Amino acid sequence: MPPKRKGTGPAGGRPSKRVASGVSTPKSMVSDDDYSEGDESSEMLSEREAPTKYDSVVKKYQPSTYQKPQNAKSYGDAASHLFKPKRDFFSEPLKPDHHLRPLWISPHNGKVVLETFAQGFKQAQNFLINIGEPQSRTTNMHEYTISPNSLFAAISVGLTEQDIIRDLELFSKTKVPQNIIDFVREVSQSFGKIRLVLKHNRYFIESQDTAVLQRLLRDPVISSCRVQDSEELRTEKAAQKGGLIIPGTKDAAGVREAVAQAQQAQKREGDDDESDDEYGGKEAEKDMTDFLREEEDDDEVDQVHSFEIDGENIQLIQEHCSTKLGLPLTEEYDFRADDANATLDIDLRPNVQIRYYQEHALSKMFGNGRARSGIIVLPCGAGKTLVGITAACTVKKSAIVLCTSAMSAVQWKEEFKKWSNINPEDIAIFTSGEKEKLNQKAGVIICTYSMVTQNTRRAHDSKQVMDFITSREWGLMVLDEVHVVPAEMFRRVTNRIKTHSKLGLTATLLREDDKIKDLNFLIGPKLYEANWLQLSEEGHIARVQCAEVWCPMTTEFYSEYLQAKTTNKRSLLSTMNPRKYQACQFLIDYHEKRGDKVIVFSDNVYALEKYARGMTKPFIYGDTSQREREIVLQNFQQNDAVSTIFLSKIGDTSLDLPEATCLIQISSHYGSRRQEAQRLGRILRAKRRNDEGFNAFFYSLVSKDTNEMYYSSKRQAFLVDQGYAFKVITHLKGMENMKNLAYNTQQDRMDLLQDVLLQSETAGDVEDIKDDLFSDRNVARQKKKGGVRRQAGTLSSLAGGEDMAYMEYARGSNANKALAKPRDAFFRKEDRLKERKKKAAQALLD
DNA sequence: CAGCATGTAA
DNA sequence: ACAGTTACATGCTG
Repeated sequence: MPPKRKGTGPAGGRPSKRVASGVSTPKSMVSDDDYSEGDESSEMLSEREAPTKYDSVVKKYQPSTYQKPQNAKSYGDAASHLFKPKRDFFSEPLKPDHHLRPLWISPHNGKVVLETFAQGFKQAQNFLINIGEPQSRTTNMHEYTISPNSLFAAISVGLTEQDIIRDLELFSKTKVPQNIIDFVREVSQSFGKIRLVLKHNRYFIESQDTAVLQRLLRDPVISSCRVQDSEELRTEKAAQKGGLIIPGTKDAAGVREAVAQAQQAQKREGDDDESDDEYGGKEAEKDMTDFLREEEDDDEVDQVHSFEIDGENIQLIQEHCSTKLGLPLTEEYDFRADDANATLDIDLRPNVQIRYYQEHALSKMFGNGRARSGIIVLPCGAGKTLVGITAACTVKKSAIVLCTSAMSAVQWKEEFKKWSNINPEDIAIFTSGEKEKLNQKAGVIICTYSMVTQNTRRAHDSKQVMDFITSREWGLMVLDEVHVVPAEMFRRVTNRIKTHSKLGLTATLLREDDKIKDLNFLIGPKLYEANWLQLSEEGHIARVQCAEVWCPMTTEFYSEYLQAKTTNKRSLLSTMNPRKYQACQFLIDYHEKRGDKVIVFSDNVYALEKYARGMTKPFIYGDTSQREREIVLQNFQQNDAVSTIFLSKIGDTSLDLPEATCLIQISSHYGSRRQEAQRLGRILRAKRRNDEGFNAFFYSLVSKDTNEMYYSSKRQAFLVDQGYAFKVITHLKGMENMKNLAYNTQQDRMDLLQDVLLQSETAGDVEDIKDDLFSDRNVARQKKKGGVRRQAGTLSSLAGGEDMAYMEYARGSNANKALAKPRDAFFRKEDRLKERKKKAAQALLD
């Protein structure tokens, strides 16, 4: 039996650490969902949705004999029910050779636990990645959930119902429960029935089964989206399938020349050329590839039927089919048979070899010779861009790449030029800053989400480019940082751009809201998710030591903390905790001496400035201009004198700093798991990662007995599930001996406290009186929005306010004299603000 | 081109 | 669950 564990500590207390050392425990093998209070942290593309037909299917997991203790709530604390006698979930006898089989399958909730030390682990893991959602992958135990969506993904990748049941039986230590088998049956039979097909700029729902289509046409939502004057059902010959080789693999390198002619003749024989030594004797991968190939000819039907639907309502239809009807629309693009769209001359450069997991991921996408829409999850620094580019090189049709910022658009273009032989004229950037034209029949265009989703106020030239984008058909759409797509605005892209296939890429398929599941119908199933731990063991990403440093609050700060009314003031006090400052100072000093390059993250801009100025280090935040950012970043990378930089949350995403090897977090956004993971991602591509014994460091500084403790544990959930172990450090050895430790006297700490309180007031209530003059723009904006413009206070209160604010800024500009080279730039903002305020005050007096 | 206003994400 | 904060992209204006 796996060891028992429960995620909640004593009532009202902080949830206990999931993993305190390298030893891991599965998250909920013994606890049914009903038991685990607030433990939905690892729920990704899961089954929890609005009630649907599928709930009844999922419900079958819960046998009627199993009941939650009726008095679960009446124990009075969160833990004691765990010690009540419980039903043994594994009453089923073990198979005689169970020690050869690595899997525990719970009959109650679709959860599966995999022993990493057992024989056959690798094969079982590859199988589970296909059919389940990884929930937690720690050193000794991996836990997966089998849900309708995960099964859809498995089937879309080519597994059959029989494969799944056969292999579950093969790996399981006990006989596979009948309800699990029934569940797999039921789900697989409804998947893949209907497909969404784009032809000549028109959308069709296609199926081999006319009965299913008739059923859809009777559905009010679907029928209202049908193009009315089109023929009811069209019938045509089904397309042929065949083998395919993904560029960048060894096979491809060997046979690239021959491919063009061979492709036609090559059907199944072609597949046999596949050399297995690519995988270094990993039989598991071979099994996997076999799975993918099996589905070829069996149920080949000659005819397909379809009806046309309105392209404007694609999203509505996809959502309806997937969540209401339980018949997800799959998208597969038979790009080699498409001669309506021009072929793009693009290939990977001859010497480019993609890594095995990239190939693995792509083989899921192109497993049956067509391009399936779906999502690939790879950690930061593991080469997501190259996966996207290789996909484009495989499809060889016009492609559109969407990314979140103009900066990453430029990076994508660079990568395209670096990895592929694309003609520079065939690739264009479309952002607010740059509007390159694409004249060729086929090409690659890279743009930002907002450029595509904005409807109002569009400059003339960008309207032109938009028309170009919307009017044509795209072979492939690559969605970078695909976890942003469910956002209200960004999800429009799938409606607006007509594309045959979509590939979503992300490192963190996580949102703190529950919209992440929408990606199932917006983009497609998750095709592949890499194992972070495995990649770092193999040296593809850096090994990281994670630690949470507990800093006690000083008495002054803690008593203020307890009195503070707003969460804002509280969080400010806990990030400004002098002991935390000292810990930060000590860690920076320690790591600089080791020769590390350190990044310090703070969400709070005030704290960012205060820390950075106090330690005379450069910092970057939102208002730092582009040029200044470049100067700082360049110095950080090349100048040995600049070993530490401070970043606000601009550094969370898409900042490429391969020099950085140590990361310290002093303030963060509540319990955002995505932020935590992405920050960690900043050091995963460390240049030195393959040095002997190299380790990157990730510290989270947490003020003891504050909200930070709680948030910190939430934030870590994702990384813990990826197998990272957070060490708790309560005492930094040698800190008390450090010279020049700041805030070592009572007086200094009181001064700091005063400063913090002043700050929290200027940012808080006092603001109300003088908001017209001194507020930041959002407060002003909100006031305007509500139509309530507040009367300015008396002149004296104004003057007082102004003086206070002025003092702040004046102090800032004095302090900056001590700073090194690129400093001046940092403080320009204050000057601007000062000017603005003066002007505003003047205007008011007039 | 800088600066501003607006909309949006997380 | 909610509001608040920070950052970004974009188009308009002088």
